[in-house]
Amino acid sequence: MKAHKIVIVEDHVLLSQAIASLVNSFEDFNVLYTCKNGKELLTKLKTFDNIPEIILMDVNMPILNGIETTEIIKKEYPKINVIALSVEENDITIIKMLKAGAKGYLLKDVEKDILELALKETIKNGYYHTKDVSNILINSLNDDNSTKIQLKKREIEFIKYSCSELTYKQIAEKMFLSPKTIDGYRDNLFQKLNIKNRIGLVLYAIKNGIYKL
Amino acid sequence: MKAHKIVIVEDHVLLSQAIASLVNSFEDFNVLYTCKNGKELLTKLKTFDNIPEIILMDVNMPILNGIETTEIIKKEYPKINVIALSVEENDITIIKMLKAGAKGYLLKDVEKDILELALKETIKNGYYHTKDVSNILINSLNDDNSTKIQLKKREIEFIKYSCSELTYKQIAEKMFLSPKTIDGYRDNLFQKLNIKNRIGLVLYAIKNGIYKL
DNA sequence: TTAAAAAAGGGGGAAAATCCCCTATTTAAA
DNA sequence: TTTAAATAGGGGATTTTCCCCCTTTTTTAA
Repeated sequence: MKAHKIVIVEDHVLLSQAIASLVNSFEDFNVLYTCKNGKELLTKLKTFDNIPEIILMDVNMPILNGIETTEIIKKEYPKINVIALSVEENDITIIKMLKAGAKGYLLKDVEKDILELALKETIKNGYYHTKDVSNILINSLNDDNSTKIQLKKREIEFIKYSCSELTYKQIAEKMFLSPKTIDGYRDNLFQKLNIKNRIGLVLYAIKNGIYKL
Repeated sequence: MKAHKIVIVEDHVLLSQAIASLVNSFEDFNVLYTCKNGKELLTKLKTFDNIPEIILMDVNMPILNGIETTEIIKKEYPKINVIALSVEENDITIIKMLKAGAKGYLLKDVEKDILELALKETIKNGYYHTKDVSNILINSLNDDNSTKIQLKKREIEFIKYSCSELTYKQIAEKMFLSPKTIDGYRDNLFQKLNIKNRIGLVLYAIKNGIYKL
């Protein structure tokens, strides 16, 4: 029986090689190669004829992150199944990843047996979800929180600037707006995100990946 | 030839098992067991007679972190060599870990060959350092930045509260201090840490692990 | 195509944060 | 034991933040 072909995308090389070693130890699975980020993955997919059946993809990566990469993969290689592999327990990130087309989402604190199961199930059924992730999905469909809070481009730009030592006056200058307009953005966001002050905004931005440390 | 005995401490189970798989694939090395945090490690060391030669230790872990755990290990099991394994590139963290007694510090984005080399060198010489870490060490000895910024207990407490939506007045209440004292703490920290406002303080706290998201 | 909603811009005033100056205990170190 | 930090508190001025209210322009949808 021919082993199923896996590719791993993960920015920390040691982890990526360690996961490769683990996957190679499973029966019927074989790691073709590993990549440091989405860009490297796309290059390698174009270069090599050997197309993987499953891509194990980290979510937080430099250059081209898991969500963006998965979207591209789904368009250009719709037959490849992407399984997300992340430490990120943030609901919004998980939902974004699944919307992008991931067929599974594994937290990095699962047992290796779960990884093996996820690989097998994905080959067999085309998808696999742990209970945790299923629950998040169900909750997110009920509360429409995940879809409700839609931030505008200009708001996101403002939030990013807010995660710095700039005063609002300075942010206004950077964005070519009057300080009073900036006041409006802020007040609006405070209400929308249910926060009390700029600290809350910074924490929100970091937790939701708008601002990266 | 008997294989050298390794123990892995890492909060993300899948990564810990993946690294175990990798280490087991090296000649002359064998993973005894893996632990989810420092507390579990200490329990297992007491329970099992089989004492490892090297502990591969993650730095950021819940319950008992890598730095605290390493300090305890150095006291109770001085013969065990600890190698830190982390994504954390923060100078202060690295120095803290080495001060705690780690014999090496590997970033998680090194090649697996480097891990193997680090294990071999540590068995042979009792230590191993990559160039990156050596450079950080040298710089830290020249600039006395790393040692200079010593935060006091009460300051750290204040910083943690600052990473919330509480006003300074509310923080003062929580800490049973006058708002004016809080003013002093803040002004002092701003100067000491070379930051301009509370946002800077929050970012500093997060980057230096004082406040965990 | 027209009404409604969203986005962009702004004003006034109160509250909070920031800055710069200062003093008195208490504790730790030389 | 004396000196130096660390801890706690303060006055007063300035800036920034925050809150509530408003208008104009641009999109979106009926």
